[in-house]
Amino acid sequence: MAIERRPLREQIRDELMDRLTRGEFAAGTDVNEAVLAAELGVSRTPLREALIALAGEGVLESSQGRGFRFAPVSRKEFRELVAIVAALEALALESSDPGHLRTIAPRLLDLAQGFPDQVATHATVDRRDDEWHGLLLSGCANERLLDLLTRVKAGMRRYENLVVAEDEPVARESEEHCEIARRLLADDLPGAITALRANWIGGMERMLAHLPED
Amino acid sequence: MAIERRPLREQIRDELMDRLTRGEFAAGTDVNEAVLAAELGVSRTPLREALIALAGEGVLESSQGRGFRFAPVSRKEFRELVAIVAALEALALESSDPGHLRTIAPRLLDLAQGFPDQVATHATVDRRDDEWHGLLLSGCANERLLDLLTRVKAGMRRYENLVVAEDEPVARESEEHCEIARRLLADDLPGAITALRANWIGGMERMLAHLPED
DNA sequence: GTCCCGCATTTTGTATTCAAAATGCATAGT
DNA sequence: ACTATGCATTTTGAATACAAAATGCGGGAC
Repeated sequence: MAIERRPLREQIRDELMDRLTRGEFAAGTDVNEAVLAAELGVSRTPLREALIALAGEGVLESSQGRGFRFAPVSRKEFRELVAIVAALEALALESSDPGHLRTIAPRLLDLAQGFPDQVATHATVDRRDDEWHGLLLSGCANERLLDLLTRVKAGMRRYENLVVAEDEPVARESEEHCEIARRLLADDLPGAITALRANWIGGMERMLAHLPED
Repeated sequence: MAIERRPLREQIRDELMDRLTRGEFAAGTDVNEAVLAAELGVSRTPLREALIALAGEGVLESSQGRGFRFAPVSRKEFRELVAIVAALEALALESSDPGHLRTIAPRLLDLAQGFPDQVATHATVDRRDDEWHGLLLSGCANERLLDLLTRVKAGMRRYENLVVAEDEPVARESEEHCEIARRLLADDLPGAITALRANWIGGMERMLAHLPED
């Protein structure tokens, strides 16, 4: 058994991201350091270190004397984040090894088609989506890019549980993933990149349709 | 007079970035927290907070029990960072208001042509380059994107003083900026974006030519 | 009744202290 | 001579203590 030897700040960061994904923190609300630290069973020091790291990812904001608060959400920011992620994933795909892409294409197709009928919670859908995109980018050798992507995506997690999963959007998502996989199977990298961009933009619009006005 | 009221961690972060730009920290060397804190006249707490923020930007690395060290440099990482910045600036330009771009185009041309003959230190060249790119992106409404760009560029600062400024590369840089500005003047946004990408890639190759093998 | 001022309380920002892990050196054993 | 082991020292990681700023409430002036 591998005993856990990671800095508390990292464990705390992960735990906070988990709770955020579970919808335990409302956007725009203040963080009370003493309360949260007690709740987590740690002191304020490593908690603050985790908060600072999360602020660097855009999950939190801070202002002098007023501490940290969960960053408010807005349709504008969501659009901005999607545009960024779309561009970065496109770059990642563009700089991937074509041979590797051909290899994983069948698996991508399988995953995209698999279990489309099952009733799925929102969390399940998101996890499967992450997994799919993770596999898609598994051939990207640009480590800094992959790092950056995970950080930007962390900043997007706040938006995930703002809408409920519906059948039609999930089906569309699945169809778009199939399309990308088919392009890769056909060795059509530019087409796959275009389809990937469309997937992000389409997913964004589907979410925006269900998000309340600011 | 506006008195300074920012958290120490931010002032420390900026100071460390300044010193890094001045070449005071060698890549790969460890940070001794106690020594550095004493040198800056602060306690270890806000210093560590600044170090964590910088680690989030890729300037520093950390490992359990061994503290922080300035991230080592490599040709591979430099290429990765340039690819990222090129893609992000291209996106920023793409999503800028065309009207605004037309407005600033003459000024961009001026700046690109201005003072090309003057003998310039490396720091001066870099500052002018930053200024130019800043103006180029001034019409981008995507705030998250601009934020991200400054953070990624901070991670690139480690490479700036690894080579000495030479006449020929600086002239090329100037010429490429002119080219971008001319495209904007001609309302040729796609052309400007292509030229911008070429500018980053070209600049990268000019630097790589003078960087030692890993 | 409403607005403003001042004090008590809460909360953040920073310093200090304590604990645990890593490093380096000296020594003993082969 | 070289390696391994144990101890002293250094350095990091985390908790606690302290200081300063912000918040909220109550009383008084108008």
